[in-house]
Amino acid sequence: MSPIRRLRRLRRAELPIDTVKLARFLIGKVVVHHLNTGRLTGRIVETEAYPIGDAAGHAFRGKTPRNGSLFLQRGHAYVYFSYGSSFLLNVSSERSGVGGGVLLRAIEPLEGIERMARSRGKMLIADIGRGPGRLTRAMKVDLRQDGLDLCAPGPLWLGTTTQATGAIGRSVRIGLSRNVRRPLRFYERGNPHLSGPKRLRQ
DNA sequence: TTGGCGATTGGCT
DNA sequence: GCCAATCGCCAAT
Repeated sequence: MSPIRRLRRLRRAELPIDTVKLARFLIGKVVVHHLNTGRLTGRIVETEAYPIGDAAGHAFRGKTPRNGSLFLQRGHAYVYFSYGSSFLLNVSSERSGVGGGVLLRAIEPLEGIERMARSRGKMLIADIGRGPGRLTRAMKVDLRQDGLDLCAPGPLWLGTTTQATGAIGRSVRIGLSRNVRRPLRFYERGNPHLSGPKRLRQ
């Protein structure tokens, strides 16, 4: 596969401090994970904001051993293990010491698609990065990446847009039981790699 | 020390 | 679309 040209790391100064603005900003950007054997790249097409004071957010009850990464300066990885089976990747937001984050819910695979698809049998390419747990499985992200600085030299980082970003949609978040009505999910309209019901993809 | 619950997924109807 | 599996976290005991 030919490497993507004009792809560079995002600087922290480019990331909006505000959680909701960051969630919107990240649509169309990319996540890159360098492995010994090459790199995996996914274009972010769906995010959710978990801002300050949000009862659905993991930072809501204060800092604990698990969620400490949410309180790091914006642009750090917060990874946690969910439902006994999936790892979920967030980008920390807000100022250092303030808990907030953006959940990455879906990617469009760009580089390393074949390796992402390995062990996934006949799963469609469109399904490989659809959903927060599948996203981390495709990108080979787990607890070892928790706390990494995505804006510093390192194996996991955020990159600039590689192609024009389509219209951005906004909806309620998925899978919550608290604060269910807040429209804090962002997505690229009509992208085939989105998670959630059809009505939340248009 | 314990048990209810969750930012999900995959399989089945 | 519905539901069970699965297990670490953490609030309450």
